[in-house]
Amino acid sequence: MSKGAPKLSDVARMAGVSPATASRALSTPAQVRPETRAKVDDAARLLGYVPHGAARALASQRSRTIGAVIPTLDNAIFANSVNALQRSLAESGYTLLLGSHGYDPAVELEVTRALIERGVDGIVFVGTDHDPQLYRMLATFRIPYVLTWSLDPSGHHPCIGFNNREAAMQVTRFLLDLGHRNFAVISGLTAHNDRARDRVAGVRDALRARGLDLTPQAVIERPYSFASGQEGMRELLKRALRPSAVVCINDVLAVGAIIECRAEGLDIPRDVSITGFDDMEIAAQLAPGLTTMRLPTVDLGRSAAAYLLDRLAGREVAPSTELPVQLVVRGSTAPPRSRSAGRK
Amino acid sequence: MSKGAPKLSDVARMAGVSPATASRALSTPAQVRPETRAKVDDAARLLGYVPHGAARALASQRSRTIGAVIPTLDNAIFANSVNALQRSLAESGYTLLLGSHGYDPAVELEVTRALIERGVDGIVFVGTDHDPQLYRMLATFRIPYVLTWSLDPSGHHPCIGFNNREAAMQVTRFLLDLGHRNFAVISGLTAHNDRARDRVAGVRDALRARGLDLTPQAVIERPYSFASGQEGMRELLKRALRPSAVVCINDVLAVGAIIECRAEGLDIPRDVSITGFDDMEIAAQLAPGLTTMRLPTVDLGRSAAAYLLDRLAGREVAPSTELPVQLVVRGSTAPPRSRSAGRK
DNA sequence: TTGTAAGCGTTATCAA
DNA sequence: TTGATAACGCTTACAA
Repeated sequence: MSKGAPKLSDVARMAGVSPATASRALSTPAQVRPETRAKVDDAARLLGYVPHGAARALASQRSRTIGAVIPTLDNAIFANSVNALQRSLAESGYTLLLGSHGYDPAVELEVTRALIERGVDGIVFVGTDHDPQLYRMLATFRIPYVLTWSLDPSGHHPCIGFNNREAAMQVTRFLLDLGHRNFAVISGLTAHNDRARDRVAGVRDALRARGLDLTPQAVIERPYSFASGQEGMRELLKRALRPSAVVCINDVLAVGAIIECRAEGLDIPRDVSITGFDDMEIAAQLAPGLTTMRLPTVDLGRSAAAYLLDRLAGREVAPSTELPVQLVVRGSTAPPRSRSAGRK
Repeated sequence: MSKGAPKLSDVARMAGVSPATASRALSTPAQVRPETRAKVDDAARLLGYVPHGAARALASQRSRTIGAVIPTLDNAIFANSVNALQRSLAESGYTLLLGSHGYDPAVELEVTRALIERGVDGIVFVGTDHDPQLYRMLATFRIPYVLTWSLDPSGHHPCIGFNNREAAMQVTRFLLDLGHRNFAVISGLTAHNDRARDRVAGVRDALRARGLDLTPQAVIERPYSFASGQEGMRELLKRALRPSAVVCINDVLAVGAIIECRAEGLDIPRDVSITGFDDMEIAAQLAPGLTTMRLPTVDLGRSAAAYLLDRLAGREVAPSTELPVQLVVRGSTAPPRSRSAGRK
């Protein structure tokens, strides 16, 4: 019963070998004779040896730790991909260090600094909107990183994500093809959020391509929440010209909008069509079903892990990967028959 | 432009002091003359110095890092409290190391080992169901920890949580008082999940206290998901004697159950009453509104952080804290008037 | 294949 | 108040 945690030298002594050999037996088993390896393994097990990560990191200059800097875990959709990321990393013996910033660039910088200080071997970020200082820090410390959810238009940064603009255009074209002409958008806050901006821009561009305008008043911006979706919809329903199609930038907002319509006794889609984004689980369950863009969030987490692990292992990596999105059509989203039906 | 990250000795040289002084100036400013402190601070800022966490941890035997071991981030409700935990820790200069185990005790042990290896100063766990080996490991390495979400019946472990059994009893008594007599439960998987077990037990106990039985067939167990709630409800609706009250152990299951009822054209609560647990955001928005137990999940995260930080700072701490829950009544959950209306 | 020994970048002890 | 100097526990040349 010696006090304190057993260290490598304890294991070595018990196995009758030098600390160096014990280290090799545990870290690079191939470099050690099977018999000695067995002795060391036994001793380690008997003592309940757990390597001291800080010492190991100091000596080897690697921490087997990856950082993730995300806006918030409150959004189920981020939680989902962070979950996938964490599980992928764990499979390769890596641990996830988590930081969130609540959409505040200053906090993001601070959080990133904290992760670097903890010696993360690599960092996963969300989106492309970041303080230039952040990129400078990453360069100074030579930290591999990858941006996720979006594609970097500048091409300067490795990224794994979706073409949010194109995806939004796709939804919009789908609605246009159904005959909708009167659009509104319910968006998350676009400040420091390129995903939301790109999606709104996608709707606008798709409309413009058909000679339609998306006026600023037709875009409602609110923090992500069911309540926001409801408020946004309420706002839209007050207007003289009620939109026939409401493109929500996110399923949470869409569900909120649907709830508000129901509360107002409106029929979906006869009175108004609503689409979402992300394909959260609830989108599939809702009656009449929510038409939405499916984003492979689990793939996203896994790919981000794979990218960093490959880089750390010195393997070849693609500098940028676009993940496919898919329009999931559920329920009918046809517009009213008569063109004037949109009027109150 | 020297290559690589600047180190303490670089800062010291630039400031014209010894590394020891530079260290003190940065870590314990009070022990250093204001002028020297200023010199060191300036040098550090100029060089963009970021302390090397591993070296610091090795020398000081503290990592300023807290681990969290959770079942999954897929459940919005865990994501929520982890978010709060992370933010509270960040405020005190601590970083969160995250591990999830998908309700597998073996994985949980492994994940915990990984966190200890990373040198976490403390660990937050969920629930009381853990491998005895896990507690042994914590003792060996003298790691402060706290169990959350539940209260430890043995009183051996520090915990911050809810009385899940009593909370479930409260919901059940509420339904009993409304006149319900025919109950069913839709639960999450109870293996390795004391929260789910306690809640089911609470329903059973409350019924028994009024001379009613909750038969094993009246309890449906499924993984947490909207789809599970639907399936569970479908299953219950097939039965000869349809329950008038369905107690769901979680809002996600409850929403699924509601969706299924709607799809079947059933009226809530005329045909069947449904209650949830957790008070997720969507519960408030749904029409006719979900009656549920509100759990202070943000408080939970914050309290867990406070507990560990207090312990690490050598401050006094309460060994166990029960957080209050609150029944939130929404919509009418009255039973059918006639006792026979429950029949198909 | 194994052992020796020199770090890795801090903090902490002890003198000055 | 400051400066040497010895840890902290491990990895990794280099030698044997």
